[in-house]
Amino acid sequence: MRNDKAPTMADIARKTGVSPMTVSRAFKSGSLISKDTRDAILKAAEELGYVFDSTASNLRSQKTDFIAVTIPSINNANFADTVGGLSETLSARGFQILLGYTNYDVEEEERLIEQLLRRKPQAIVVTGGKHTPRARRLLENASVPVIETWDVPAEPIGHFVGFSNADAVRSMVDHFVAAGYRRIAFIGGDASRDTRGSDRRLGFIAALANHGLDASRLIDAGVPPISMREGANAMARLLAEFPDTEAVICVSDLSAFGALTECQRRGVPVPGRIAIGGFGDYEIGGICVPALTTIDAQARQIGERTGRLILDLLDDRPDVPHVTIEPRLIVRDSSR
Amino acid sequence: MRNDKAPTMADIARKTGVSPMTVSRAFKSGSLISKDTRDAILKAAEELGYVFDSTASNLRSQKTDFIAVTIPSINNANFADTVGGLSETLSARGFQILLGYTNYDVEEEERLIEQLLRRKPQAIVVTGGKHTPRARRLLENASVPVIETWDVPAEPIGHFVGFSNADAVRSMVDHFVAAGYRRIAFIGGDASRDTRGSDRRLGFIAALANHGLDASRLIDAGVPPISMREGANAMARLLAEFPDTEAVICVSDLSAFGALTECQRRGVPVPGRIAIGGFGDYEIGGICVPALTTIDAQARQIGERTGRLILDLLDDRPDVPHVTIEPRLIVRDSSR
DNA sequence: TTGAAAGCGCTAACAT
DNA sequence: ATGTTAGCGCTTTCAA
Repeated sequence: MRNDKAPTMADIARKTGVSPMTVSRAFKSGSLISKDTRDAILKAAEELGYVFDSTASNLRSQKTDFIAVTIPSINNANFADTVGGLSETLSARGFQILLGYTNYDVEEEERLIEQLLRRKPQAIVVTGGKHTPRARRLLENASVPVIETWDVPAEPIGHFVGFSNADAVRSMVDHFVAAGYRRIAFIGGDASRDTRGSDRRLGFIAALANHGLDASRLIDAGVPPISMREGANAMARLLAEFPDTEAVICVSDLSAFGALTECQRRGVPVPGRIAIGGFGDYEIGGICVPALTTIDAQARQIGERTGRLILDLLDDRPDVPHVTIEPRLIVRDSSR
Repeated sequence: MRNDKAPTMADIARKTGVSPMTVSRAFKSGSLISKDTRDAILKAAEELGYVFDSTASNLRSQKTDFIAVTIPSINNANFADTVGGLSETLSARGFQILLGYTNYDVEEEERLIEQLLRRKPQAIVVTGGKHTPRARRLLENASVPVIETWDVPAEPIGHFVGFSNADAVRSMVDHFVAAGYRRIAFIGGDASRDTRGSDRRLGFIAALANHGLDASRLIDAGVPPISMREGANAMARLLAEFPDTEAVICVSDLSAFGALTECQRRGVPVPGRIAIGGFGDYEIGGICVPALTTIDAQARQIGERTGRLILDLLDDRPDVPHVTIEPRLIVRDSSR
């Protein structure tokens, strides 16, 4: 039934009585070709079941339409939103996103970056501003734009679209302090892995110090990503170890929700007995009871701005190399 | 500083004093080459900042290491789990997943399939068993394995790894009926879009009919995917339109959780006044209070089995063409 | 508007 | 264990 070898442009050319070059032109929009010829070619292509071969096109033209992207985890609504914004902006222009997951590990990120660069993407987007020395070198040597996101890197490799995680948490600490809370704790992950998470923890410590408050109420919830369950377990430990705690800030809304459920199971009133803050403005924080005070990091906007930056760069339009996003504090019932 | 044109194998060959073919061999594992030669080549490559060009390799060898995958949405933990299982199984063998989002739309799926096939993937995995006629034709003509997932297609194109959404919901209806509930409602999305969601709705109707019960308590929660918020709104309408309802099955745990929060805001006891069931065994269903009765569709296992199926096919190992997954009913406090 | 020639960077196939 | 030759399917470049 079906031929073993797929038809090529040469086959279409033969069938239509034109040269392969004309067939090639028929598939490119905006190329000089008569309407009749193009129609005949497209018809022949459909009849033959022709599928354009990007592989060959990419090699000959020495460019692909790939944009490489690394994110810590596929299963995270924040990063999914960023990729969604990026994808929407870029796929309108025919770019295809090549996605890789680092699993919150810079070693894995290094492997991934190397693998992705072999595909000759037109740009590479990474999450975070901390990398292994070799990963950094690979990115520096890449002859395509590099965009770091979700962070304000100490030494940007190229461009970045992000925000200071520490500053964002500071704004939440300020809110809690202004609301009268003094004994404030932090629930976060193992410091060595998720750099954005550790930045939040450091921001928490600095902000408390700034207010002259004790910053030793730190609960380590495990290896990132911190799940709802781990948030719940951490809350149990917090209540045991620091029973007089008045408020707790969690590294994400997911762990914050887990912590909230632990209070519900124990009959601990939130915010009456303890107030809770999250991070990331996940959907759950807006709908759970009580709704969670959180930081909207504008995940989708990060993706959109990154996408637009890439288009500007590829179109040789003047660009702003560094885009700083302003996270917004959202105060909800869990802290008032 | 950096040369404008990237170094190729020919450059390494020149620098090392071997032929380009030997350089090629140095990068392939398990090829006949002396350790000294390989070491020298890899060293030269590192010095030159060489990056392997998959583009050229793919064209010459007429094979890529892409596996194309379409999922309805990037922002869904169930599909993320499937992709995670797939990714883990396949990336161990050096495959790279090419991911596309259909946004729950078969027209978009058609465009996506065409775009993905141009990349010459070694296999294509699609979510669902319903496609446009043209998408079906594209898949049938693709000279690579096609695997439909998350469904048991009426007419499979090639292979499938999935389960019957209707049967899964039936098992939940049976549980509710056995537990004594009679006036049971369904909250789901617009029937025309999410085919798995409509299958669940149809399964609900058939199962109630089977028990001789009224199956007219159907709340349309909007266009898929149904958010937590839409679940909450749907619960509000359910309580208004069918105030004597004793139990409700929601198209997913997310909408079920939204529905639960609406009850919490109104002081409606769950399950005392109304029982709730979800679908998908999302993390939230296991930790919220009360925890949600749900169906575990084994999302991750779907991905893993699909990955192993692909490896079997590509290695010419004998395979089982159709894999049926058994969803498991999980009974929790929301229905007892 | 169309065609002819050449070649992108790698590797299959064959040779030594 | 290494080398030589040719060519994958397109598109750049130049010509008509």
